[in-house]
Amino acid sequence: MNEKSFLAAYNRADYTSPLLSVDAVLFTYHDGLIKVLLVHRSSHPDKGKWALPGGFVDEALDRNLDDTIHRKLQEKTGVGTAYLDQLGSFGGSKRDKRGWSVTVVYTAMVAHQACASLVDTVDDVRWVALEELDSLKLAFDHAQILAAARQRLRQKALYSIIPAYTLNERFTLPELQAVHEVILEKPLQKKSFRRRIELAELLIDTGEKQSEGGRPASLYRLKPDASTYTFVRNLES
Amino acid sequence: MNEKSFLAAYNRADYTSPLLSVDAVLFTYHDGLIKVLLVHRSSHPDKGKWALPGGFVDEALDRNLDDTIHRKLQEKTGVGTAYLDQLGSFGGSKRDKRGWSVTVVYTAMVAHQACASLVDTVDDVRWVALEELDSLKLAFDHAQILAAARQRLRQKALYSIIPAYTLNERFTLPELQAVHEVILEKPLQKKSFRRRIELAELLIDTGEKQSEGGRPASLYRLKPDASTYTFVRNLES
DNA sequence: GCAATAGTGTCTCTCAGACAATATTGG
DNA sequence: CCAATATTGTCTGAGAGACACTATTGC
Repeated sequence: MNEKSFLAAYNRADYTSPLLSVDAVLFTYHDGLIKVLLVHRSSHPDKGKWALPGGFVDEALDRNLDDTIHRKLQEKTGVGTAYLDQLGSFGGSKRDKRGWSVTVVYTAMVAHQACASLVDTVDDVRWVALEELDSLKLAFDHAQILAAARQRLRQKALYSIIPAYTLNERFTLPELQAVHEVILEKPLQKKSFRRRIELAELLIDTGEKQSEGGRPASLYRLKPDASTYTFVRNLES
Repeated sequence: MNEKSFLAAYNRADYTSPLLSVDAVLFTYHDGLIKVLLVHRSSHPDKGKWALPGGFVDEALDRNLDDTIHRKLQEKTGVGTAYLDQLGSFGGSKRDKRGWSVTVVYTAMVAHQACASLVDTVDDVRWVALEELDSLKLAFDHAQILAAARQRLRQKALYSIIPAYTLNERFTLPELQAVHEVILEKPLQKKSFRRRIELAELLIDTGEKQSEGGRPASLYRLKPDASTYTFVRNLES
């Protein structure tokens, strides 16, 4: 039998495959806290609990998994995400009551301001501070997924500038340092922090300043390839 | 409607879900080269091409994705893998001719010796040196997946001792250094390499020696938690 | 002894940690 | 000037790179 006739005879419905979904842990920084976007489930299963934004592949619309998660996040936030990267896949027979299921999970980051307008107007989507997560009922295995995402975020804060994507496009160095400090849950040395970023040449000085009650801070913008840079030496963890 | 009646009414066959497979890039070190295990496809689609070892979830046997890949690798090599970790998932409408599909890919490592007996006796499974990959016809998007796995392996060589899992349980420091050098495609300083590993206390000295034509080298064994250790400072890339 | 391989001594260099000092704004 | 915040100077220490040196084996 050649491949053509094999494919003609092949019918996907003859094989059961685990249920596949795509979810994201979308991080932002607001009011001195790292927050994640959660969606209130209005349908079964796990109705009434909070879940990560996500959904199913639309075979007509999506060419690949990145398309799926982009589409889903756009629906919930109204904007494209500044940063997106795959965290991993979680699969098993017990995680979803509908049966054996797999979810491909992304971590994403966006400026709080960018999607404030949409998120604030709907009541089934909201930003939840990491500290507040323990007090919420989470759907499926999303508590476990969030724990893995936090771990990944922490690593990124140690060896990259990626947490900057939780800020507005233009941001100050003290703001960026504050983000890293919140993620790492420890204070950092101003001098060390600035020095490593300056040396890596990851930022563009916009020339503008932003005043915060004292000396105004310079506003920077990320260089396009800043997300791919890794420091050879990590911050102490 | 409550959840119970929702689940009773729910029928997975009513929804089409992408085809889901689980594959692995299994690395080993042999004859001064890093090699990966490939399987010759005997059935459609992509019959006759070489593919990563893997397969489909068995909903009866597998509790989770790790179970699936463990089972598949055990079938092909006859042994459990020394190291296993998820690389990522690759999904899209074009990668498999049967339709929209997703594969969850793991990277794994095993000692060449451990599975030599089985692999050498079958002719549809073989070790392929990384350098030789370009000359083989690879199934699906497996060339792209292998590129991502090589990239990941390279990173691990820079910040961890994980490449040690491609060696026998007991190995010498010059052997380990050779593995890292092959992966990074550059020579390393003996002194630096030994110093960082000694400082990290990742190895147990077995007290035994292994002779290689000159002064015999000490044989070491990995400490149980060696896979979770990351150096704060990377090797230069 | 010699060749071959394993392992050490020690200097330099880079970059993070610490923390004090200086700069620039608004009142 | 003072309070508040941003930014810099500079010393210390950890650990990688370089490379010459010593050690232990078989012949």
